[in-house]
Amino acid sequence: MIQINRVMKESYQRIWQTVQAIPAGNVASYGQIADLAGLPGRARLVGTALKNSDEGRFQNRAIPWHRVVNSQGKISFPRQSPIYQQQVARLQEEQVIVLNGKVKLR
DNA sequence: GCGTTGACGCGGG
DNA sequence: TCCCGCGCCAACG
Repeated sequence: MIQINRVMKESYQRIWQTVQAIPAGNVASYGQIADLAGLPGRARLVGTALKNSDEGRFQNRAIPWHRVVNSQGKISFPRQSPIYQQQVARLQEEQVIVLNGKVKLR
């Protein structure tokens, strides 16, 4: 984790909880998460919060970060990166179709 | 304190 | 579709 003030920690917690609420097999955009977390226009903060989550968990519960993509439905990681491959693999396990780094809508 | 980065989003060209 | 620029703003050096 990192050093952050109380206000920021609360924002992070709301973001983590919101992400945890995304059902398996579904995806949401950073902007949507920000809105739902009561932080409109703060999409970047969602990415920061996920990056700074404690080992991908919050309150001893896993945060399904792989279900978060950008507003274009695309994965926000370089194609070659291991993390990118990880996200695609996890999504496919949930029957989510990913083509050329982009999630297929149903 | 200050400049740079970045798991973003949106409008333009 | 790709590439910019701009707004946004916490984290980091």
